[in-house]
Amino acid sequence: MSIDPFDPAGWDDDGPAVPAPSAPAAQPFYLDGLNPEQRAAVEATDGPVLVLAGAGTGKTRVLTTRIAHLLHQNKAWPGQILAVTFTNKAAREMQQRVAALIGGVAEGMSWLGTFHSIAARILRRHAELVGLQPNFTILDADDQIRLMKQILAAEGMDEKRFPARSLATLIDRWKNRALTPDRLGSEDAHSFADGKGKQLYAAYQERLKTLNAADFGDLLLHVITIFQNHADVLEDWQRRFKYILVDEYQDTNVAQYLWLRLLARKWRNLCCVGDDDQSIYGWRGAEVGNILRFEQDFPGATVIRLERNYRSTGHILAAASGLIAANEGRLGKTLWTEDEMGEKVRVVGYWDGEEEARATADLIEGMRGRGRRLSEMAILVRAGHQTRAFEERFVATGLPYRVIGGPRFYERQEIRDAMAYFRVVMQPDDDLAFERIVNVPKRGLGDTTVQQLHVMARARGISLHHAASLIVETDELKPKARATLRDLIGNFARWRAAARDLPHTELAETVLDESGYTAMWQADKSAEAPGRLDNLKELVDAMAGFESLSAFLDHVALVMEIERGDADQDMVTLMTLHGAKGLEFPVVFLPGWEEGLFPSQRSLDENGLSGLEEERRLAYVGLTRARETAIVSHAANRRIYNQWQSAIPSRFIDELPRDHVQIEAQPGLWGGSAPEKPFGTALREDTFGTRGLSPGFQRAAARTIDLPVERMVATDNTGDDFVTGERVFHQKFGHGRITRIDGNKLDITFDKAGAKKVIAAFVTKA
DNA sequence: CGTTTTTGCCTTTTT
DNA sequence: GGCAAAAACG
Repeated sequence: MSIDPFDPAGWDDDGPAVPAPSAPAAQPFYLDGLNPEQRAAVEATDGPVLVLAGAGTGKTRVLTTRIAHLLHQNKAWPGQILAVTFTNKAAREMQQRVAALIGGVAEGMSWLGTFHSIAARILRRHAELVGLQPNFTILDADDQIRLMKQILAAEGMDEKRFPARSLATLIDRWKNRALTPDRLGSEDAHSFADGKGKQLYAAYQERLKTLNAADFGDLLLHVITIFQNHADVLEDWQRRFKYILVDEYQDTNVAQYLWLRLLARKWRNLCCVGDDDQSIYGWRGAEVGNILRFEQDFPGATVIRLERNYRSTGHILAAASGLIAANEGRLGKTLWTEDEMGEKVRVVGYWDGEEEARATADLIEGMRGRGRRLSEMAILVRAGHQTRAFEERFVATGLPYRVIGGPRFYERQEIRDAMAYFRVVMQPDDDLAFERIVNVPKRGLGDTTVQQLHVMARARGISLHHAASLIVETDELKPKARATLRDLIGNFARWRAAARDLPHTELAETVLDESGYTAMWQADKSAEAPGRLDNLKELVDAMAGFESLSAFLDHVALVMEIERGDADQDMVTLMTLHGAKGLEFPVVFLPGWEEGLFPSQRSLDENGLSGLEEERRLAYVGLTRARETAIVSHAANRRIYNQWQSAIPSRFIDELPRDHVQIEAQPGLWGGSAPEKPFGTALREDTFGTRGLSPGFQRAAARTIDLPVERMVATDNTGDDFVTGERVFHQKFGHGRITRIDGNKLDITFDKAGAKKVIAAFVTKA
């Protein structure tokens, strides 16, 4: 069976606002094989719909089938469907699956993408309404920080006391909540740097405007501002998007929520799919409240629960369900499967991280020997750096592996440099880019010269590039610097002119050549240089797939990764739990389930109970990635910053329902410790034996003396609080003085043994 | 002005 | 133990 051909004219963005009358078919093929709930979710086309889709219940299938259904029923043209996802990965997958379902018609789905990429497209069309030009630059996190530093410096603030990072985080948070500087509440306005928060935010926005740039948060926020202030523009977009679909609704923040609500107000055909139990982006401003409140926000909404799991076997599903049940404030779902019970979740304890890596590699090899493919196995970690121990082991044993989400292509120095050149060509006022490359390669335009440019730019309120073009006509610079700068400005002018008729890939090559950038790496004798040249070539190759240089710049800013063709090789996958959302593997390893690591101490400290619950959802996401085998592990000792720290098993291990878990103690290691809690007693003081103290650690110990005492509270085994500076006694190390308290870990300078890191429970007050 | 050495901070997760 | 920024050096 095939779909009726659609009129290509309707695929265009500017297709008819009202689709042709519908001609329903009897039983379209794409509905085959859907369960009743899935089918209901597909067929409930009109009005607000919330699909609560548990892990592995066919969420993406529902979304893609729904799109096929809307098109097949002639409810809308492809260009009238807005489908937003949270990640590029999800967008790509949906695009592919829609195409697989309905063929070429899917190419007309031009409004399928991430929140940010779609917002950027809308913003380009109305940039002038918020004081930007249509060719504005999208700044990434790195640019953002650098800009923030300049602002803090300009305000004469101490970078040590008020780090640019913190301000950036704060402003991001405001933007996630759709707060422009003028909308900040008085509490927020004073929350940074002695009440200067609001002022700094305003200064930052002002600066962005002169740079003709927008950061990630602005993409959404500016669109909201435009929608709120220009009814006609809003009306236009509302009319266009007859049907709106949202993936991972639980991850939306306030700004995204407002954005959706504005767009959906006319037709009210908003279908949100999500799972409150998989909300793991709270730290980035996601509001679980959005999904919990859906029915109030959109009265008359249809709510459909998908609870039949098609992914995992019984024990795994039960273990995950049991774990997540410990969270409060859930919408509640009861996942079930017709699959067999299968294997229990295995919980293994190891002596240290190294053994964990070694044993995991052995398990992987064993399974491979029994016919499993490596690509069927994944190791999911809490934090990116945890992959390292495994990588080292895999390299040593020659086990093929791939790390997803490691250092990214666009973050490499040479790529950022090249991009900076392109940015200045497209957008001369992009000071951040200009500053990055004025002296790369070295051309004798150092700090002194750049400072002069800054002075002039600030005095006249113009960009560095503009200032440079003026200053070369004066005598303010030394003749040499002036000539070099004039050359550079001249080059940019020429490249800009060439951009009009030269294909953009050729332009890119010209720029990299004539600027001397390629030559710089060719002359470089270091080991990385050839790789960098390869990367530059790859960058230019990647550009070929885009219509124009500006389209490419947008892509890089928004997608930030380059398609790699190594997907077909048989390798073990290593990635973070966050990165694994939406994926599944027959075999999943979940290492590092230890208190402090997972749940992450920082998350607990900063967000208390809600932080813990988010960590628990992360654990739930991890478990539910597994189809047949899930192996949780924890190590009693781990080396962090080159010192040994001991840890107790994660509370999440205790929360796994006993009936669905198989605890495997390491034979011989512990002389037969109790299998229910293999390492509850593993807190042994000799794990802190840091004989040769590294310089770094000595420095660390030395500089902690004058730390503030407040909120640095740890508790010993009797429940007493410690304070820095207090005298304590340790069984092995003797008497000493506390220099620093971090959670339950103490830095102590012992009278005899020197500086050590010790867990509070091992010392008593002297 | 550019290179080498020392220091600080670090490890949550990402559009 | 590693990386980026600051500081010290040539």
